[in-house]
Amino acid sequence: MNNKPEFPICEECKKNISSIFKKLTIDQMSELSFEKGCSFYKRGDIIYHEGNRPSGSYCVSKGIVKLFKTGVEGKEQIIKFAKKGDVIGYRSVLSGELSCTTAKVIEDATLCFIPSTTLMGFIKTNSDFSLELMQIACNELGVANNFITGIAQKTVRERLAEILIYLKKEFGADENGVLQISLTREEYANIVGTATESVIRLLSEFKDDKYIEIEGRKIKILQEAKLKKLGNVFD
Amino acid sequence: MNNKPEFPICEECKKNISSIFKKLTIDQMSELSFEKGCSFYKRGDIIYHEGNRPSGSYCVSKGIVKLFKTGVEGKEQIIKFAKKGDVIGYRSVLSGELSCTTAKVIEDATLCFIPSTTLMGFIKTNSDFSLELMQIACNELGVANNFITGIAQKTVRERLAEILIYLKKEFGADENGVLQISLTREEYANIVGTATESVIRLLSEFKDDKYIEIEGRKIKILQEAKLKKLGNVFD
DNA sequence: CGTGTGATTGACGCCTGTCAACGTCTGTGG
DNA sequence: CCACAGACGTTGACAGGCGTCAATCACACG
Repeated sequence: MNNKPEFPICEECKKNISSIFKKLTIDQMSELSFEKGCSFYKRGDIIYHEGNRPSGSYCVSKGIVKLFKTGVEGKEQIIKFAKKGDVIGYRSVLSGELSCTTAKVIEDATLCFIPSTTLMGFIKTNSDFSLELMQIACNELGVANNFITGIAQKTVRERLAEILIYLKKEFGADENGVLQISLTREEYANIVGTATESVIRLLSEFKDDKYIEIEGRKIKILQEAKLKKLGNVFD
Repeated sequence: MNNKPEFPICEECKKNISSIFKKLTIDQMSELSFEKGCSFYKRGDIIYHEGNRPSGSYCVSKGIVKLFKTGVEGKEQIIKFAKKGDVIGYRSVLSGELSCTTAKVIEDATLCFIPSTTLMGFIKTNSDFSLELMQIACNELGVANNFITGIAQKTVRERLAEILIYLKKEFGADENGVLQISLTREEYANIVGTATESVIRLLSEFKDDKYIEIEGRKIKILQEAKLKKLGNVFD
C-alpha cells in the first residue's frame, strides 16, 4: 500500500543499545528530532566528499556505507564500513579538519543528518554523551592501528582471508553461510590494498581449497576455521 | 653543578601552546600537579605494554617515545612517535580497552603520569578540556587513515622517502640538514612495513642518487624536493 | 543490439622478502 | 689487554608473490 521508505524516529535509534544517543536527555532528544535531517540514498550515492568542510555528521539508520580515501593514481582505499547505528563524519566535525574520506553508499541506505552545531552543543553540555563519542573515536583508533599492522605485515592472501572473516562477523551470513554484504572484486581489492586481479585469483584459490564457494558476488564461507588460521585471526 | 634531571612543572607544560592542559582551570591545574607522577626513562625503557590495562596516561615532557604493535612473528609495527607535549596512553583509558600498543623510549625521556581517575574527572567536569582531547583523538584518527592509505598503495621506496620527509618535519634537522631523530635500520623497516635489508638497500640507492648522505645513523637530507616527489608528498 | 561495467585468465617481470655470510662496533668479563 | 658475545649494518643470491598489461567473456541496461 505505502511503498515510501520509512522515516526513522530518533526514539527508535535511542533504544538501540549501540547508539550513542542513549546518553542524551529527553530535551536533547527532542532537540535532535527537531534539528536532524533525514535522507534516502541509493547504491553509488555519495554522502560527503573527501576534502570538503563538513556541516555535520550522519547517523546510519539503514543500509551500508563505505568510507574511503583516494590515494595517488585515484585508487580508492576503503577505511571502514558503516552500518545501522554507526555515526560517520564526526571525525572532521570534532577535529575541525576537512573530511579525510569520502562516504559512498554500498547498499541502499537511510541516514540522519546531524548539524555540527547540534552535535557540538550536546558535547559541550552533556559529558556522558561526550565521553561516549570519545569512546567511539578511541575504539576506531584502535581498529585503525590493527589495520595498519595487518596491512604492513601480512601477505595479500592473509589479508583477504582476514577480511572475509571480518565481513562475516560484521555483517553476518545467511542460513547457508553466504556473506550478507555484497562487494565487487575491486572493492575487495580496495580494502586489502591490492590489485583486482589478485583478489580474483586468490578467491579462486580459496575456492579450489574448499574454503569458500563463489557464485558471482555471493561468497559462501565453508571453512571459517581454516580461513582464520590462514589470516592469523585470533578471537 | 646540579646534574639531576629537572623535574617538570605543570605550569610550564600549560604554557606550551600545543598542550591540552591549557584548557584546565587553576584548580584543576593544582589537582594535576598534586596527582601526577613523574619519571625519567632511558632509551629502551618500556613505559607500558600492549595488552595491559592502563592505570593512566602519560604526558611527554622530554625525549622521544615510539608506540608500536607487535604483529604475528613478533615483528614490531611502529604506529607513531610521541615527543614533548604529546599525550600517550589516553586511547585505552578513554575507550576502556586494553592497551593496543607498547610504548618504548627511543631517546631518553621524562614523562608525567596522569592517573585515569584524574583524567576522567577533568573530562567529566571540563567540556573544553574534553573537546580538546577529542580533537587530538580525531586528528590522530585522520593521520592513521592517511597511514593506511599510504602503506596500502605506495611502494616501499615511496614510503621510505615519505617517512624521511615526515621525520624531518616532525623532529627537525640540525644546521647541516641531518635528521635530529636517530633510528636503527630496523626501526625504519618497522615504520614503513618492510624488511631491514630493504631499508638498507633503498637508503643506499637514495645516497647514490644524491638525495641523502649517510653516516651511520645520521641521515642528511640533501634534496628534499626530490624525496617529496618520490614519496608523493604534497604539503 | 551497442555500450559499459565487472569478472576472468594468461603472460611477464620486477619489487621485495628470505636466507646466509660477513663486517663493524661496543661493552663485558676473564 | 684481549677474547668473546651480542647488536647492528651490509651485501649477495635467489625465488616467488604480486602488480601490470592485454584480451576475452558475462551480463545488465537503455
